[in-house]
Amino acid sequence: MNLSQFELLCEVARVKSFSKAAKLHHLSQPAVSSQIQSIEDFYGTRLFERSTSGVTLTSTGQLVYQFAKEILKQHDELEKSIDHLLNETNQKLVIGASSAIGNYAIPCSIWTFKEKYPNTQVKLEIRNTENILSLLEENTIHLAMLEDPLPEQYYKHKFVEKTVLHDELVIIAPPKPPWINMRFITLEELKKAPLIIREEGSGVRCMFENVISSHSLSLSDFNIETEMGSLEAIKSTVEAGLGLSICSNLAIRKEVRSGSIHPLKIKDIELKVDYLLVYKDEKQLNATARRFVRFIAGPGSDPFC
Amino acid sequence: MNLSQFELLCEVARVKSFSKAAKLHHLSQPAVSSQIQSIEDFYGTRLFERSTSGVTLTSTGQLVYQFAKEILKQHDELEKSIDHLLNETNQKLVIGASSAIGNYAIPCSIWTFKEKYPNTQVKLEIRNTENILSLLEENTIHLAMLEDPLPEQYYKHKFVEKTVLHDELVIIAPPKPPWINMRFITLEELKKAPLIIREEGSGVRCMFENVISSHSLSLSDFNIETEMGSLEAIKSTVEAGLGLSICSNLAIRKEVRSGSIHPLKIKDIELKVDYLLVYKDEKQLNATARRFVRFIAGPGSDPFC
DNA sequence: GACAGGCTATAACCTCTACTTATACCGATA
DNA sequence: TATCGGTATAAGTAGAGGTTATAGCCTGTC
Repeated sequence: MNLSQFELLCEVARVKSFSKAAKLHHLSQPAVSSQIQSIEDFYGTRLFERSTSGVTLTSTGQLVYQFAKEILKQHDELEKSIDHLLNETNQKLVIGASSAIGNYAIPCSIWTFKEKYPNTQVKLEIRNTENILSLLEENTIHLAMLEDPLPEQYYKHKFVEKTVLHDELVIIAPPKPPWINMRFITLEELKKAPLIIREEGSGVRCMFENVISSHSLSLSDFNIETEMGSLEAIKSTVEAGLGLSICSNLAIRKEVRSGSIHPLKIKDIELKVDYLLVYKDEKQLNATARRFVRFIAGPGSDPFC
Repeated sequence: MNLSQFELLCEVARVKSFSKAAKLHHLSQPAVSSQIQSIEDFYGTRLFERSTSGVTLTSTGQLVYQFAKEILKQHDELEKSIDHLLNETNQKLVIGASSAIGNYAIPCSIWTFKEKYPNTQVKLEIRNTENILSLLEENTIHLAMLEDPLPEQYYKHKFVEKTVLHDELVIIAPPKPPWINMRFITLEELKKAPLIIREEGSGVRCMFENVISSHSLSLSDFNIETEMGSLEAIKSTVEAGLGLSICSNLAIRKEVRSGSIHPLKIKDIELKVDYLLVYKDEKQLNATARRFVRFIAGPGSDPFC
């Protein structure tokens, strides 16, 4: 038996459904089914009555549920106590991140992390990819979150990389004709449209250059209106209707919901981005950094929602 | 984190050594090293100071140790509480076993099992392999422990088989010349020696027949002194110096220690036996039977020592 | 000081667990 | 009866956790 099984069991007991619990834990429904089954095998007895409208605890199930909650609570206390034992150096964590993830994904997960480990002090540095990597190199930051892949010249450093998030780049446009009626834009159309891009050294710019170069194009084939050093500035410019740009889905969730920016996919081109957690060496990490790695990249965690 | 990791941590803390804890848990030393490491990664901090003379808890380690003990205690209580909730049918378990394992291995493990689940009623039927399988077929027993492989005609029943124990058959001889000076016996020597064998239907007899038939021999090529229906009877006969016999290592541990029986290996022949836990269908097992399956065949268990 | 023997760490390999997706199945409701 | 919301099962895959073999490190002994 492991603690995450207890967590799952509690979740299932709470929402009375395997599939709902599956969603909440970012698992597939069969995974939950089989986890619960293996818990039942472990105790040798059925813990949930299944029906087509969900599941309910049996009397033994209720017993296990009570104890599970209790055990999890105790383990939480343990983690908090460890927190208090750690010295100051161990409680400081500096994370570097590139624009999209640093502004739009990390803050929420830092929030959740600090809820769990209230004694830690987390500092966040937002720079472009190259800058972040130098900071990592000179040990100014402990961890970095960047777009996959890293620029070639950094491979020699043998950083540890862990994929933590899948995302997609999209073209962002003002929410008016002709864009508002389209869901896709062709590369030809994009070449003619006024384009705003990030400064050199930006991860997103680099990705975009890679993609177009695989279609034998370079930035000079496009109608580059401006280069800008800030994502917020770009978004404002696009919102004002002055051009199109390209950025991560993550960064525009709010604007898309409110309707102030219209996202477009490029026809027949996939612009998947994976975000990486990057660090120099597991062994050099302090306690809080290790915890953060587990928190972000550990199995079953998905703190970016 | 899972409970067995807590158990391991407690054991290590208690004996102050990875290798000793490894032995106690029937693991290899590297397995313990890596388990402890992954616990340390989980909490993000070192829990043991390593030295060449063993390991000691760090202050964080002591904290975790205290909580681990507490959590394990609580889980024990949970198991006991479940025990009390089970109805009578669920608390009864009838195990059938063939001679060697039934007499010499199972009793000890039943003892340990009942210590953990005091409310259960375990009954043990000792018969030869064929009899046990009929009992299993007609649902008189819940579980069977038998030699691998089962007689061919039983394959059609699609019993569930789990290997639980590796053992070896040996030739047993009286502790006197010429045997006492030998560690190996050739097949030729064995063919000439007075041999006592089990009755038809015995698993050991069947195994022996299989082995010699792969050397193009049958029982009629041997000098069969007697057939006997009981292992104890055979052992007494061998002790009395009236012949050799063949039986499982398990069954003669006591006699070998006390020197009243001398074991011999057959030269160039491996007589490994695997013992199986056999049952009809996971789903038909009651709670106690399932627990016993986990207890005997679950990962990390080795209740036969 | 060199060496043997206790201990832990690391590497290479293998097996089995726990995911995934796709699909079957089952009962309630329209 | 068909559909929808739920769980179970199957087949395939990646990773955790085990194994053995071996290295490296300290201590006690000669």
